[in-house]
Amino acid sequence: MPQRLRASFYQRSEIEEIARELLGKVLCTHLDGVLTSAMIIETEAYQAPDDKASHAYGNKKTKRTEVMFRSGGHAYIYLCYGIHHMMNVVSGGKGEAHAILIRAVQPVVGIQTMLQRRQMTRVEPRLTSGPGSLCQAMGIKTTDTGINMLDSNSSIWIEDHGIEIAAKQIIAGPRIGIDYAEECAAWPWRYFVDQNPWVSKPR
DNA sequence: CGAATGATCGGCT
DNA sequence: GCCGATCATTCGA
Repeated sequence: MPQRLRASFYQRSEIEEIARELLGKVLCTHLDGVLTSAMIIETEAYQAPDDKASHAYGNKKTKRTEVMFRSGGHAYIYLCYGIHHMMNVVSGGKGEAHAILIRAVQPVVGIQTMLQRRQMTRVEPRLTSGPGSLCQAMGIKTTDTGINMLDSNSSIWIEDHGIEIAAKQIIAGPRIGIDYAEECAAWPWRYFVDQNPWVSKPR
């Protein structure tokens, strides 16, 4: 039976473990009255305060990043390039501004709804491959930021379907689109499932 | 108050 | 494979 991830999963300090273990878990949304779910295939860890790529670098707290300082299990969603929504899983304890970006998922439930939201007619990898795309497919908006996924009646949550991704199938590499972060850009905090067609493009 | 800047995507060449 | 869209947020004046 699918089971929602509990506080003990999110509220650890080892963010790289959480990012790795999120692979194979199932992200679910119940928005606009429609249920959709998809298996997580690709993640990236952002670990403040030392990570220059994180919005909370140096523990810089603003109105936007405030959500990241909450306890693990909240959803941090923001707009990038004026168009794209990004879904992050807040982790660690309260005051630790750690977050994990979900970069790609594999559709499970509500594929027709995803196609409509993306204005597509055929199922192809770009339906949910890439952080902006998967948010659009699952109906996630910036106004959903701050949702507590630990609430049993929240509209966004993550389930464990008992799917294990073998360690040898998990590839770690540098994160995408953060060249400005200098030495942090090389840190191998991107995790994805080897050979999976839903992994987002660059590599 | 104005300007610069992205954790990107998709259409066009 | 490259280029332009597009806007919330942040920072400097």
